[in-house]
Amino acid sequence: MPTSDRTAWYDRARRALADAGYRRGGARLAVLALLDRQPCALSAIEIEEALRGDSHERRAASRASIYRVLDQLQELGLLSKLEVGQGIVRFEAQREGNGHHHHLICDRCGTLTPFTDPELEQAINHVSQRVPLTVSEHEVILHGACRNCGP
Amino acid sequence: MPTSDRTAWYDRARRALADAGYRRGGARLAVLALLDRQPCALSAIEIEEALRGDSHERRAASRASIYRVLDQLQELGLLSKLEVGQGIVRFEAQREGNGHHHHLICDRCGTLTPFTDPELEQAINHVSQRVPLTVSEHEVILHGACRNCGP
DNA sequence: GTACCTGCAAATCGTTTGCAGGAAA
DNA sequence: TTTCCTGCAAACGATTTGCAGGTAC
Repeated sequence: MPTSDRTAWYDRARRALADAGYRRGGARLAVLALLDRQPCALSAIEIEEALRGDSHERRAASRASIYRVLDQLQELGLLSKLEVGQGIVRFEAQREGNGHHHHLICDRCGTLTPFTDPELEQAINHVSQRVPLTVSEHEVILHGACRNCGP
Repeated sequence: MPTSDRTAWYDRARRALADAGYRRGGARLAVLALLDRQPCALSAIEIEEALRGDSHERRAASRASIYRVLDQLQELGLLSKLEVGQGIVRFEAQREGNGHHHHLICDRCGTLTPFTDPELEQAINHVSQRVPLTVSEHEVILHGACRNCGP
């Protein structure tokens, strides 16, 4: 992967991993770089397939390593976990500022689409302050039928 | 279960099932009545345990039947599916009007707590109209640490 | 009597874990 | 050289499915 493709998230993640005492194993960096290039959430298995088939990466990673790396990244607050559809868990880079978004899901074909909305964010910030929980993250999912699947 | 415990949801569900051509098997009615009495979402396994131990119900139901019934109810739009934590899927009665709520989840102990917020609902209604999806349902989850699990 | 409903047990599939060899520090 | 990282394969747990018998209609 060319240096120019790396984002602030990638750099932040590498630093956070180093600070946490992790070494730079091949599987870990491959997962990191792949997630850095994704516009929306991927499941562990989608990551495995992408690493196996994607020319961007030098190497694939075993399923077990992928799950381990995802765990570590989530522990460090670098990933958002998204559960939607068929009990499959998806992950995406949790970027500061303008990467933040929510999700539309088509209940017929399962397509996942990101969207953003300032009014919604504001409402969530308000309610987060009056709730009996120290809110660290939030998630909004709109279910429905997409354009292709009809009304 | 005494008649007085039944809600509008229970009656609506029975009617919808009948209209859809389903017969009234024991497992189906047991699941229906149990869900009708719940304040928040349950997983299939929690339903199985509740049916086995709960004196309200005359009979238990096999795991397979529970999954089948949950599928049917969801198909008819009578249940909301909620996925949060450990890949376990939870279901709750989708009530009209004042049963609608969202969820707080403590990422440490896994506790699920319902909450409501008018401003949030309004923001969701707005964004639902400008999005490339015919929205049928929505879901908001706030993650964080609850009072018991510290700041 | 027919078609649906149910329970059981086996199969599936995503995820986790134990272990042994290889790599980073 | 020590400790961490990785891959493999087995284990695990939630969900699904095939089948045979029972039940609603």
